[in-house]
Amino acid sequence: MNLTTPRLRRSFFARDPVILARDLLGRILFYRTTDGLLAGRIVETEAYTGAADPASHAFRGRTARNTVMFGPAGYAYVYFSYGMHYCLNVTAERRGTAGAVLLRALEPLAGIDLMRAQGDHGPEPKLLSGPGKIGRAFGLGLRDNGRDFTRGPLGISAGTAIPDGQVAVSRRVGISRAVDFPYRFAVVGSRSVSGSVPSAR
DNA sequence: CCACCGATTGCT
DNA sequence: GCAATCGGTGGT
Repeated sequence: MNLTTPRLRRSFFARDPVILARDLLGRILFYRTTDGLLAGRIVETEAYTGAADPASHAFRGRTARNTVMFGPAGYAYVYFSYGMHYCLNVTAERRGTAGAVLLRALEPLAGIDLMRAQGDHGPEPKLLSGPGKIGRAFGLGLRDNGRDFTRGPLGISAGTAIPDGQVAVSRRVGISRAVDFPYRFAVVGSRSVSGSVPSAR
């Protein structure tokens, strides 16, 4: 497993969320908990911008919930979804400009038994195939909102970038506005993505 | 204060 | 196809 690759720095995250979402594929999300190490390879992401994106939580400006989306890049934006799921985003852009990338699916790399202990008993490749499943397997909650990915127990390491030929771009999942924005990115051929993915670009 | 609704998931 | 489940958001 590629946990030995360098941790990504602030400058990596401080870009347009659409560019960042594409470049986060192949990177490694890790979380050093008191029970052990959890890690997964990022295989599916979605970009959410600000005032130009009606599907974004930041579309109508800053609120108590979305404040970290307006802060500096490289922080965790965790939101509570449908009364039962916690979904994890990585903030983008710089302070004052809203933007984030939703982590939609990972390939399990480490701590698989700990992930299963959180309640999912499906096949291993699908343990982290959805934003709510990542939140559950990693034990995330609102207390994790605002964590710094560049420092501390929750982080992202470089892993291995994915070449353009293996990246599929498509419409975002589960939204009711701006449904045509091509802001979803996935690694072609991964068995851990959520739903279906079109062929490469 | 109240009513509506959603960046989801899993079961029927 | 749809219920579960509840805080965020916006309007009254």
